[in-house]
Amino acid sequence: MNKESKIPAPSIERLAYYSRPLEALLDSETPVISSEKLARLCGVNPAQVRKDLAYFGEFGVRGVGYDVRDLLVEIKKILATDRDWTLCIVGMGNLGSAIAENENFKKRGYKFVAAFDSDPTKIGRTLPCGLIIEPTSRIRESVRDLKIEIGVITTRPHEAQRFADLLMDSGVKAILNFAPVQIRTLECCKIENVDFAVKLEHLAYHIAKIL
Amino acid sequence: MNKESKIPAPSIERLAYYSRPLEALLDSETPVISSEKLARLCGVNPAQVRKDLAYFGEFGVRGVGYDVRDLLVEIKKILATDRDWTLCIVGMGNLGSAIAENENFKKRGYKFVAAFDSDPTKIGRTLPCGLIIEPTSRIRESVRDLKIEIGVITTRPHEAQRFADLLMDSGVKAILNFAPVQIRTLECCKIENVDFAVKLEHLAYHIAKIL
DNA sequence: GCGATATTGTGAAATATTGCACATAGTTGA
DNA sequence: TCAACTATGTGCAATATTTCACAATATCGC
Ligand SMILES: NC(=O)c1ccc[n+]([C@@H]2O[C@H](COP(=O)([O-])OP(=O)(O)OC[C@H]3O[C@@H](n4cnc5c(N)ncnc54)[C@H](O)[C@@H]3O)[C@@H](O)[C@H]2O)c1
Ligand SMILES: NC(=O)c1ccc[n+]([C@@H]2O[C@H](COP(=O)([O-])OP(=O)(O)OC[C@H]3O[C@@H](n4cnc5c(N)ncnc54)[C@H](O)[C@@H]3O)[C@@H](O)[C@H]2O)c1
Repeated sequence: MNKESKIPAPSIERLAYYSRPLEALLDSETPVISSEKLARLCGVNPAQVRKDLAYFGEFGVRGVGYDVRDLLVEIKKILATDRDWTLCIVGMGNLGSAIAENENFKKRGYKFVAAFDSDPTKIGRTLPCGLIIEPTSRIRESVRDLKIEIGVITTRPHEAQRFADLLMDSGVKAILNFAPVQIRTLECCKIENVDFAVKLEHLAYHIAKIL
Repeated sequence: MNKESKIPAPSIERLAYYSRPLEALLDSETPVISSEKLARLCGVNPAQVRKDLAYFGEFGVRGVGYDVRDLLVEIKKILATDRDWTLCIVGMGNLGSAIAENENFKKRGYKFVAAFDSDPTKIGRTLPCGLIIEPTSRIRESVRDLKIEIGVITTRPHEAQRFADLLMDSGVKAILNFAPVQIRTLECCKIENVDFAVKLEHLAYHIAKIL
């Protein structure tokens, strides 16, 4: 469609990876970095770094490199992480709680403003981060009232689709799903899946070959 | 190099995805499935399913489809998940504990046999799954004695490299890293990273475009 | 001011991955 | 036995992504 829609998805993901060492460099007051050094820090090819950035503008200075602070600001602008996002989490088991408690998300502007579970014994409990676990029946009005934009699903797999449907219908724009099932989504909602077991299986495949 | 090394990494990951609905189909006693139906369940192209499988053999029957049970067995053989794997986990914070407790991993043959932390107040504590948290100084001998093959890192980011080095040096064959840092590895050790925040940033990028 | 040096931005080549389209082969029913 | 049907396996074309290689442009020392 438009120009931006032709940007490779892997490039977008790499931008996020680039921002990690940049934050460290900013802390250590390194003013400038070359694509070569940044590439080495991220384990990619230097031309890749330049090309990824070039999709969005000319952020470097030829013969010099990239200003660390400026580049980080630009990347955050591109990824839309220069603003806060409002999230909720459905399924307050071990994983859901770990995510809700995680400081890194808060630091990066991901604000969890509601937590839901269908287990009656969990409802009403206060998490260390201050959130109170609500019944899943309150998802619809919470999403509306708190203007929740992203939903995180950490329920049992068999409930995942149901809550995804409910979240989408309530108006969330995106879902991050940790349940190991394929979620059917509507056009208006972007979904990303995280499945640790797939990564483990990938590792198993490779090391079994060697043995 | 050899034939297998030319198999695309995405194909390997998809095999793991295919196994999820296959397990459900096996439970519901569906004897046979076509590449078209399996593809729809996984949200991919049917030709992709056939091609991915064809890298490893001819598992289907023309005009019929794939026998669900046989296919699942074959995929598990390929991914080397038809056997048990011995794992340890370093960093028993919220995320580390959630992973150690997770039933799915155990069910799939990933056995956590040791848990380590450097926080003295955590050492000696018994987890619900029965593991006792040990000091990180015991990593080397535990990996050797328990023949641990895969290490999972869920420490603070700044400690991740140190423990990765220690795990590799102790003889683990693979590392699954959850700390948001680039880990430098040796040739003999395969690494996979899981970074939830990257996924969130990807979502943020897409939904910010729409708004 | 100018040559030597560094490093970006980018077109074009190389490589990797996906999807099409159809020959191939098994099944079913007459 | 054979025709009609179904769905796999696969060569090849299409697409996507990565990497190369170099012109463009900035800096530095003299
Ligand atoms: N923990 C992990 O490491 C991990 C890794 C990958 C995927 N996942 C997936 O994330 C999801 C949540 O995992 P988790 O580890 O947080 O699971 P968990 O068992 O801690 O809790 C998951 C949910 O199930 C409910 N639940 C758990 N036990 C229950 C019981 N006895 N009765 C009624 N309800 C109960 C909880 O209320 C919670 O909402 C699952 O789909 C899991 O497959 C988890
Ligand atoms: N929890 C998540 O959702 C999540 C998501 C993505 C990545 N991660 C990463 O995984 C790693 C672990 O995350 P977590 O949520 O389990 O972190 P956590 O804060 O629960 O614990 C992490 C580790 O730090 C130690 N620790 C924590 N607080 C401490 C303190 N006050 N004093 C001394 N030691 C302390 C713990 O002993 C533990 O080993 C981090 O690198 C984090 O960035 C976590």
